[in-house]
Amino acid sequence: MARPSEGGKKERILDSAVVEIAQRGYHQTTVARIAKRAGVADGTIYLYFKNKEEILFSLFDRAMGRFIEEGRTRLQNAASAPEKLRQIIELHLTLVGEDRDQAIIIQVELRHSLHFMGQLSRAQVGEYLDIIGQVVVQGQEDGEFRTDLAPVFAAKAIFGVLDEMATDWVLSHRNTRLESKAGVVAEFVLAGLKK
Amino acid sequence: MARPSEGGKKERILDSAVVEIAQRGYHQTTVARIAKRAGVADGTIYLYFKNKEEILFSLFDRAMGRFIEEGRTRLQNAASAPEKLRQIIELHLTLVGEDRDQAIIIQVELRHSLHFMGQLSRAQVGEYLDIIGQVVVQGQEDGEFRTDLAPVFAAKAIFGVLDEMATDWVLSHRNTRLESKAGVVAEFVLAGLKK
DNA sequence: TTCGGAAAAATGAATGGTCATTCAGTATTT
DNA sequence: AAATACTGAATGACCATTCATTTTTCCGAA
Repeated sequence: MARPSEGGKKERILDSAVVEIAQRGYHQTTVARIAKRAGVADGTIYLYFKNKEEILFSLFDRAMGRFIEEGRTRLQNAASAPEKLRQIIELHLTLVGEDRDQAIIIQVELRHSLHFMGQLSRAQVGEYLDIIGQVVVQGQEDGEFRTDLAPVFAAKAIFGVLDEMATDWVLSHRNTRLESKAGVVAEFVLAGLKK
Repeated sequence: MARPSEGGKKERILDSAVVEIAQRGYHQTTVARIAKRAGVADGTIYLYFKNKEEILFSLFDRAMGRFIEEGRTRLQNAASAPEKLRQIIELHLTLVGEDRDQAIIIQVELRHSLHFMGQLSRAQVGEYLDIIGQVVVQGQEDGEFRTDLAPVFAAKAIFGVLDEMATDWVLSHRNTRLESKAGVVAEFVLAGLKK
């Protein structure tokens, strides 16, 4: 029968890490603090993670997984490229805006070092950009989007806008909802893409 | 009479910091290494900087200073809002693309922690965004840009695109010139803004 | 022009605090 | 009673920062 902590311990550690790291930053966060919040011993962390940095990697995986999975799902409920783009934009801002601590991790703490970012960007960020890029391709094939912009470029540009909105939201202490920006972002981006 | 190192020692320390931090990241870079590269003793660093973090702040100031100063200059040589925007875009990408080590600092290492970024963004980044925003305002007043986008939003969106191009360039190890993207960026952004 | 010594600048070895990580031992599950 | 999971005190490496000492600069007096 489901022991209460079974399998959930790793998740609990990750959840604790989000809170602690969001509050004090990765480098000020000690493994001991994460352990304490998770209600486990310091050493237990190392049964689940090779080292402290791997906790960050796991947080990234978990977050990107959601983006990609939900992104793919949403695209199936939209036909036209502009509509798909709207969906992606809304999803992106909704997911980031859902949880401020998590957003701090994604927008700030995961971008620590060149070494670290290099690894991240190759992996799932590339996949995410691909998804956006393919929507652009569709839009071009359907004759809705201009064809003088390379899809790869367009994808990065769109991501750049979304990322900036997200970072700005995290840094500003206002109490707005991030996804309220989805409308304007879509209008700006679509105007830039349309024929 | 001009002592040879007068005033130049602080600059030398900053230059060394750029190289070292770009190579190994801020947290892996020891004060001792920076000192060694600059050809001074460890303790000398503390005659010029309160602590290690202040070196990062100084690097940021130095970089942003260039952006803002040159930005203002360029705007005087351009009349129309679209032309001004082109100038800013080209300048931004040129300045970042000029020096890879410096770019690593700007795009990655300066974004270490929430605490750190919070301080940065209020200060000069805000000033930079203002400059862009004012060009948007002009474009709207001149009847060249649509008026349904808030200038503050537009400025962030434009910055987001530029920032993403810059980060992408830093992370990719390709040997392209960053400013070669200026044309497409301008076309995309202007299409998004124009009536 | 030179000298002396005070002020300023620079040095770098020593200090102290901080954690990530380990692992011998304990508890729990099968 | 073996295997598995967990514990947390101890270890050891690391490095920012300090400060007693040394070196260099400055400048007035001779």
